[in-house]
Amino acid sequence: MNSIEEKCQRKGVRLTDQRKIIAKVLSESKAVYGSKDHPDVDELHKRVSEIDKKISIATVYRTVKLFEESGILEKHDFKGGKARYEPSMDEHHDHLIDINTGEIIEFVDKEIEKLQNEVAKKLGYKLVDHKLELYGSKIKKK
Amino acid sequence: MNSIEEKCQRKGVRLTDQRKIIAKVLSESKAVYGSKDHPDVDELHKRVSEIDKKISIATVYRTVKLFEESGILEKHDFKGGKARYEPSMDEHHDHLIDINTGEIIEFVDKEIEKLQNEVAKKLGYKLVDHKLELYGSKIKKK
DNA sequence: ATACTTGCAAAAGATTTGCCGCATG
DNA sequence: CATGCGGCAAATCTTTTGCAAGTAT
Repeated sequence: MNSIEEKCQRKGVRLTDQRKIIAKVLSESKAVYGSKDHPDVDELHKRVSEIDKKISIATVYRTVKLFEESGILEKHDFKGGKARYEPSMDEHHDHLIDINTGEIIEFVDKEIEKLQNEVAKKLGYKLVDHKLELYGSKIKKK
Repeated sequence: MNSIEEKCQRKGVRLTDQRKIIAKVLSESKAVYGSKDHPDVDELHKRVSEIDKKISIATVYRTVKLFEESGILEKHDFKGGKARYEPSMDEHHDHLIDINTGEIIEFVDKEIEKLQNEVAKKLGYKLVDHKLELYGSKIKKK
């Protein structure tokens, strides 16, 4: 069973037919490249359309915005102009983006997180949010 | 004397009248809020217009793009939709953005940089670029 | 009945481009 | 002369919105 739907219920977000389909597509986005693929709205709409051609792209936009505001989705502004989305995870993580393929690898580094907090505090700020993106190219083994 | 102009010469970027003015405005952007203010294209155009009303916003767009491709400017996609620019610095730095005022504080943390390289290598990637943004709110002293 | 949703098309905001005259080497 | 540059307006791209009809409570 799809945990995005569960979260909607918990947050009091009404689950219409189209939202159910969008939630389903988002849930399945997890395994496309081995890890998640963080689709943009256009790509989402394409996948959603294969299930129900009647769903408009405006609805997809409205739904991802709604889900994001409810904390169900996370929005990322990686290079490339279009926003990309992923279902919110329990544990925070950052991203390494393959500059050649666009593929995304997720990682966690407690040490870096700790240092970020220290840096912010040193500057007189309370850390509210952060974004760490690494851009790299695959090391080919000879 | 304005070091952006120097860089243009070194890189073989022709310095027209309008580019000179844009370079000047960019150089002066350094001290607006105590640190740099990372203006967006609209803001740049506004400041440039005070010097020469004839300069079109298209020229500003073309110029920042040209400067960026020449390594003279750095483009940032912070939250808020519009790209913001700052003159390239010799030493790399990251940004802490005040979520209440939009003010930007620059910082460097060698330790974090080192860990980023290690993370990338561990994942099988060569680190080409990275982006670290901290979002925080000022700690008020009692 | 009332309040929320959706599809469609139009609008809006940011950025790019075609065209054509102008400047520069 | 030949190439590059700049102004203007039109075009593009992503995202939002107004409206009228449909749905759920």
